[in-house]
Amino acid sequence: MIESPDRTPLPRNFFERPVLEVAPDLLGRTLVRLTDDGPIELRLTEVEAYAGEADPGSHAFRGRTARNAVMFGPPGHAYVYFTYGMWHCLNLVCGPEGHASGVLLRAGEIRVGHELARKRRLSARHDRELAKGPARLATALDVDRTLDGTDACAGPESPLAVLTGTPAPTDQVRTGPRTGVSGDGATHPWRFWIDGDPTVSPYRAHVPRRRRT
DNA sequence: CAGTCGATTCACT
DNA sequence: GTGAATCGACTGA
Repeated sequence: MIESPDRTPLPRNFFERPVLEVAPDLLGRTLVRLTDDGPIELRLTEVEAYAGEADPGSHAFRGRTARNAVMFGPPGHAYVYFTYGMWHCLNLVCGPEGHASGVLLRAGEIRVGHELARKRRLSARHDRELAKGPARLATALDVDRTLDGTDACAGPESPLAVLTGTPAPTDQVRTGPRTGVSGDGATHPWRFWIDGDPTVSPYRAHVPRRRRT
């Protein structure tokens, strides 16, 4: 069986470019997640760029740790982190090895595997909410820390891949400040989304948590 | 080694 | 619009 060129996973050199180039170029492309129960496919509609150790908003800002080690490795691998005690978020490592850049996959439109996604997203009242937000996206796609370090350029059999497909036209891509990022990292317009798409998550500024009593 | 808080989501008012 | 949930990574002493 021969895969069409559009179904070919993006090669490593796609991700090896500067993260600000890669991030908008991912919009409109298809993320394929092969779960134990079957495939789920999602059209990417919203992403955020995190630009290495110099970026105050990035997990890599304070250098390499056990958690973020994958970000310092070769591009095209998945960086999955656990946050707020209950959620996971999925990134793809970008730039030359060692630069610790990555793209946070924030939202998308489920195209294949609605049943599988819905099973994991029981609170979703509409299809467009299945992957509307980074933790929702990871939940819908059954992504957790066991996928941290997965090579998304390993081929069609990889549990995770982004297909070549066709990116969203640049005139439909919008940019703005990153969501929920605090401090100096909040100012850069490094969030990218497809204009008017109903699966894009709402923007929220960072709010410092109040102290527990 | 205790304290703080997060690249968020959900229920509820 | 507001606050709770929930836990592990990171910080600074």
